[in-house]
Amino acid sequence: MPNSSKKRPKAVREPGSSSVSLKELAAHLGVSSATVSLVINRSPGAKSIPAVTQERVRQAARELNYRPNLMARSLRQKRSLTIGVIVPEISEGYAALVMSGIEDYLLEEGYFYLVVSHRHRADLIEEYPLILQQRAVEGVIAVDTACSGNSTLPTVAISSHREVPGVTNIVLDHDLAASLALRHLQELGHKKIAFIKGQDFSSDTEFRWQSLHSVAKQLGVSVDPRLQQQMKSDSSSPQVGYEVTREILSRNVPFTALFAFNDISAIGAIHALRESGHRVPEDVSVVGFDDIQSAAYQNPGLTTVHQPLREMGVIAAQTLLKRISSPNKNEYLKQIEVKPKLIVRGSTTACSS
Amino acid sequence: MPNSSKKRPKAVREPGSSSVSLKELAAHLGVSSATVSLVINRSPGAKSIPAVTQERVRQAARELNYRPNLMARSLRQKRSLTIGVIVPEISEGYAALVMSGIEDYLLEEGYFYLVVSHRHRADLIEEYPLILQQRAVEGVIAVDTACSGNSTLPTVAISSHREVPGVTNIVLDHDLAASLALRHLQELGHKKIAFIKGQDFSSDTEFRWQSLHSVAKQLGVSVDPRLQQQMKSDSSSPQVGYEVTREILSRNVPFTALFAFNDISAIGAIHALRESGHRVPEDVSVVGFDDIQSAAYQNPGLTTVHQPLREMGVIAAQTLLKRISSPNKNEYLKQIEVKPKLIVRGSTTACSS
DNA sequence: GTGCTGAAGTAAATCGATTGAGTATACCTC
DNA sequence: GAGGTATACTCAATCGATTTACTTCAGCAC
Repeated sequence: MPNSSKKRPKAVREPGSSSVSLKELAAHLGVSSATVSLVINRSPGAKSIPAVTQERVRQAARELNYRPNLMARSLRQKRSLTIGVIVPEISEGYAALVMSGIEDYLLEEGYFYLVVSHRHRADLIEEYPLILQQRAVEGVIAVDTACSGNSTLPTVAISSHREVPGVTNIVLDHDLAASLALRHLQELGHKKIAFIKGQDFSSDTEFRWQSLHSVAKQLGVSVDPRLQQQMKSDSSSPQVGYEVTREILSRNVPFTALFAFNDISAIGAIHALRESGHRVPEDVSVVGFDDIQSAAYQNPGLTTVHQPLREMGVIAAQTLLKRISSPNKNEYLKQIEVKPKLIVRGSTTACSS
Repeated sequence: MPNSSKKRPKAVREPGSSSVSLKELAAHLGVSSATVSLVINRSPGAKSIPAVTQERVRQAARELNYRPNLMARSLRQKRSLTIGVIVPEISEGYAALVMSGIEDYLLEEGYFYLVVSHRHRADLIEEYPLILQQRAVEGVIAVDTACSGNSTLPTVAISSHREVPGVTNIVLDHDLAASLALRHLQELGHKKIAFIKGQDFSSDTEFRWQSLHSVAKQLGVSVDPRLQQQMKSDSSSPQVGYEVTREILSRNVPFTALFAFNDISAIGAIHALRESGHRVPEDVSVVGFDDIQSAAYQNPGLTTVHQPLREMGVIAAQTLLKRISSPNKNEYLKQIEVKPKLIVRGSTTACSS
């Protein structure tokens, strides 16, 4: 035994204290650092090391609380076990749900992630993929963000529809979404329906709008241009929905239902409707989109098209890790489609007029 | 000139393509890598390198789109420009707001952060600080999480009150918070007030509860034990508030106001109250706590004690970075107090009985 | 022509792992 | 006893930077 009892106090460290390096551990054991590395990682090369030595190494690693320095390991192996997540902003129900799905899957697989939010600033949308790449992330998930794909990293985009080489899009079946909402309103007898269109910066806006119109035509739902209004402000508070609804109301074209771009704007719309003397749902039924947490907490509860946001996060993480670990990086799905559900709550009811 | 035109095509890369290393850049320029490093980092050692050479180096770095590998740099310098953020879960209004504050400040300073959520699992609360340390984070921000401090990293805790060596606590002035809410209800004439207490896992629960009782005594507000109920479920949906409110109602002790532990439970409480025939605010006034985004979207808007959550995130990030860059790591503030505000919305009104 | 100073760099160690190639010894086989 | 093979490791290069301690040369003074 090479170490006397004199040395013990130095060797035994309280857990969490500054860490031992592989080299120190090897010195302590009187073997080479290569041996320790092989054993710790259970590499194929460790086959030839007898069980008794292996146990000695592992025992010492436990006692000295050895934790490999992941920076050093990553540098060598070119694997950081880290991915980057790009979101418009964090404080929103939408991104938070997706992130929680991403996290769920990643942490299970031993991956961590760096988050950056660009707040719709074009320069940041450009820069962040490169900065993340420099931080050695192995892939990127872009949430509701139109990435130009100027990084060579494997990328999964949630709710983007642009076909960018190297990017897998995870999208909602918007035709189904439009159909669920419009059929619901149709069944309730609504004929005059107002629509709030999303901001241009949202990567879903155009697609959702197209689907809405084509499905409306199919179903024979009439769409009055005077009952449509697009949100412009880049804020993401219900205030924006409030404003466009007032704009629509000011045109004095009667309507009995309103289909908003998302739940946040639907909540603002309800405020505006009430303020101008319309009851919800008795006078005007309101349908939202997304099914963020607070949709259920509204009074009345918000009828909405549910996007499986958490699930989309999980799928994104799964897809990305599969691609990262695949030997053929250039082989990937261009698109994965998920299905919406209609969640009927109290904000819609039969048309009375 | 050491490189013939033949080599050019290899040297010039399109932006975003896999990166050049310092060594390649040095070879391309015909200087040593030390020189390039000194120039790129504007180190003091670069003094002796003439301006013309420096410009040549920087020019080439730009042309070849050189980006230093941060893994390698971190390994050497023992600075990762990364911190860890530990939250209970992401999908909540609370954590999302704090994170957005943290991010704001960090990204300005060139720092990134890794997020982990423990979902109140004790083993994860123990492990995560160590795992983050292994990932070379320079410090940790713990949000609403009682850290045992078993890592040696500089730590800032938001809303924790435990005095742990090495940890700076960022806390709300709970006496002021209680006073704002109780005075408001008192001024409106409420005498019979119900209280919802937070779950044990929330690090604020006991402190807030103590403050509430001591301030109630000061103000002469009576507190009926039958009008108190603690939340138990570890879910963080309004459902939990709904259940405890039904529990309180079932005791048939009349009350005209309710002060909830947080906005989420207040929202659930309002459901329960309405369901059992009480109007809000006409029959029962409700006060929440936190002022999460959806508090303002309620109908009626929720009167609540506003916690400056974003600001607390910013302060946490600031405090942590200051401590990281300070030469004396053992010198730190034990506590920083922030002030709540009362936000009066529609859920409270004068007592009618 | 010796010594000194400043300019303009460079060589090599280092951070903490991983890993392919190699070595030394023992044992077995023909 | 030559050759082969399995065991039990070790050596040293490598990842891509940073950084300390040199070196080399020119110019100048004395």
